[in-house]
Amino acid sequence: MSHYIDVIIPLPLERLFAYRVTAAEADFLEPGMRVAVPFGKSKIYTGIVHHIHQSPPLNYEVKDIELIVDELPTVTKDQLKFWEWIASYYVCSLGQVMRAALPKSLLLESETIILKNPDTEVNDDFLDDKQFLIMEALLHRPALKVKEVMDILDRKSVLPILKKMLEQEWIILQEEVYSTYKPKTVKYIFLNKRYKDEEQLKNLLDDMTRAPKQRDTVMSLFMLQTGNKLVTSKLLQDRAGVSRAIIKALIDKNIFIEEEQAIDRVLDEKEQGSELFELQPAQQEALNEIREQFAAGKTTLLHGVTSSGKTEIYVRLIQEQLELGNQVLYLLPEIALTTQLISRLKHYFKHQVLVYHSRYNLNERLEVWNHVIENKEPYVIVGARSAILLPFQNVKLIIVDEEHETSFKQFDPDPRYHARDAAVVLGHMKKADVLLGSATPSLESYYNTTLGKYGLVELKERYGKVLMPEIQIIDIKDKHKRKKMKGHFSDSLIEQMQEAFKNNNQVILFQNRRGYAPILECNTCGNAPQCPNCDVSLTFHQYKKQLRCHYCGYHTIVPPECPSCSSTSLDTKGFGTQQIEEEFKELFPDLKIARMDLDTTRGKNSIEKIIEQIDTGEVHCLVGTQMLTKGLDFRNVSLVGVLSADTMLNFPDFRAHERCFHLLTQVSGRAGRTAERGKVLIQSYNPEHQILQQVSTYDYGAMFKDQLEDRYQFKYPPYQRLIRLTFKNRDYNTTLQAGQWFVNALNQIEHGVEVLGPEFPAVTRVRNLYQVHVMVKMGKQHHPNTIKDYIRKVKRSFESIKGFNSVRCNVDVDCY
DNA sequence: AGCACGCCGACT
DNA sequence: GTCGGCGTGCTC
Repeated sequence: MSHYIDVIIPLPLERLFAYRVTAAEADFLEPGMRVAVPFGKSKIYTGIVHHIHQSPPLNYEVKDIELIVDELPTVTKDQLKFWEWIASYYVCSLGQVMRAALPKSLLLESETIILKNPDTEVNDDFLDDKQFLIMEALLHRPALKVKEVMDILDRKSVLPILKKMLEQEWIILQEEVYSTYKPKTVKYIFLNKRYKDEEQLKNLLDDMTRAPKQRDTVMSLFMLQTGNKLVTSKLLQDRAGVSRAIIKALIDKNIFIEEEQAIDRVLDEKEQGSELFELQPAQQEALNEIREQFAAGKTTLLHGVTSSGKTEIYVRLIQEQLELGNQVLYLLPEIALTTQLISRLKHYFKHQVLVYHSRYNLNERLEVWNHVIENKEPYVIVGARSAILLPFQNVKLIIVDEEHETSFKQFDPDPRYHARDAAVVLGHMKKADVLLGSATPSLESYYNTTLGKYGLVELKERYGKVLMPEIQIIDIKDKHKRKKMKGHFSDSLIEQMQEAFKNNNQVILFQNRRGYAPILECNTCGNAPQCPNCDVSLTFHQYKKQLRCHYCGYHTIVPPECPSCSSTSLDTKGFGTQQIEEEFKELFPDLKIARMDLDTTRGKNSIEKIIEQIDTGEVHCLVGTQMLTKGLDFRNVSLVGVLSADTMLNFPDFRAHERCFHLLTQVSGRAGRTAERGKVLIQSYNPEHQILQQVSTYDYGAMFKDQLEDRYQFKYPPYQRLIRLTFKNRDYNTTLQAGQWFVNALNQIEHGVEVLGPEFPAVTRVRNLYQVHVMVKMGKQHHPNTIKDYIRKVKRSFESIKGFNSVRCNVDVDCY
């Protein structure tokens, strides 16, 4: 009886792939273990064992596996079930889920390397020029990668040449499978054991009078090592004020011993957690209600106004679970994962906090993965979207904070999953309580509470009963008429800012950059420089005097004259955070302003630096984009100014109004978080707009009701499900035809399901690819699985049409 | 997604 | 003739 395994390959392929294994291997293997398997002509991939069976495949030759990578499964059985749910719900392959879930360092991939054949004496006379160059390179180096051969020969097709050389047996090829994981090590310095003896040490120090620095260094180490503390070379250098050379000399003299030890980057401190703060009555009540909802088995939405102390409630719930020995997952949007929050959690839970984060490097991610699966201690895993894909063991609580944030939805590579929705499903699978938290819940979640599907707990007052900031809407149409604007600042805003600064308070200015970054425009012909790869105008960046494309990263210097009419009169239109920064400097030349947007927060610790500048009062004003809205906690900010609410309102998207409400409410929440009541000024050309009115009166209920009516009217979520298909191709017509073909094919879908399009999105061309959208809308009476299966089927036939071979088709379920 | 294979036009 | 372009089909 032969044994086989079906394997998940990390590629966008629908099917599993079967391999032959020996009886012993079949006995050893378990689902979730990694195996290295040959795939295609020459590649080796890491696959995950899906299941083990005995039915021989019928229509093809089965290959043997290359090797078993794991001793124990890397992926749990529950995870495999969860992967299957994601793949099926979001219409993608298991392989793509695998790609998204596994830290890169667990995915071994092979690379062809070229070695000199040791058994052959090569006579140079038989070699042509190219072959000679390769052989010569192999004299200097043990092995070459294919890419390196390309560089040496300065040409792309090298494989035919290598093939010939292989036939001549001059070289051999090898598939090298490499693992990128290396434990990080630290060098510790010890005093040679023989100086443990006091007499010996005294003699040593006496002998060293002619090397005072070395003597000091020995003394320093002696001091540092009290209590068997480990001392790194770096620490010793700092403490003794000496260079590495001194330490090196002492090591050479065998007075110091240097030892390398692997350190765990994730867990360092192992102290006891601190006492928790006492909850305020309102918080305590909310906590009790949450417990009741959980007891009834319900996913629960915690709707707590900004600064109401939701985190403290989370901390209580987390602590409970950790004490029971369970795991907790705490999901946050990427930008809210600040040092501020993490250190707060570490303050309570110390080493039991694991952070999973795209800004963490590969090895740190791997370590978190291993800690979670080994489950030696109860952990709270704090992470962004992809943390939902970790190998949880006994996770019993999942918190999704800022659940309204759209960044929980993965967008570009498949799987296009929504971490909040996936969390609810995972909660069901794992029998874990799920808590969604927000000051401005998404319509979807709030709607679910009205249906009784989710429990609802509300927290209506701020921590310490601080009043909600007073929100005032400023009519800038009127201000313009009365000439009361200085640049983008109204007189009211300037007055309030002066007031705030006079009282030693700080100010936050909010400018949503979206569609508002300045562009360069010719005053003569109105032409604005366009990106050569995308259908968008280039935006002007003061800093570096560049024109940049926000879609593909293309950049160029500012042209001295208009490229279309050669006029030299070029002007910037629109405004972004940079321009606000400039105008501020003119209005308040004595004060310091900091800017927080994608451009200033690229570096690893740049956000932290900006936060610190605010905390220390070094900076008086902070201007920024949406980034500002996420969980930043500044004590001293009394005023928030929104320079223009209009672009947000006018955004052509069915969620625009909802998002505008979220954004304005959240940014308002940054004002007056301590005793004094904060103030918010929102400038707009449409001061009467209902959303602005609802923001200014904190009327979530009215917003919810209005928006829900619109959604019903126009057949949008939460009443209808949306699936968006995107087609991309280099050719305009092919793209459009592909979309049309798909719409026609989908027309035989169930009665009552709408298929809309093909339609060009606002930006038609990105990175030289045209794109069209096709939207599928279905009511709650339709079974989504049937519809998705149908879409899958149509997609398969679409992909086998020759003319559309180069058209990429993406499916986005519950698109945003 | 890769990647080989194959057919075709453009050059040393 | 050879190189490199791209269209096509396959991966257990």
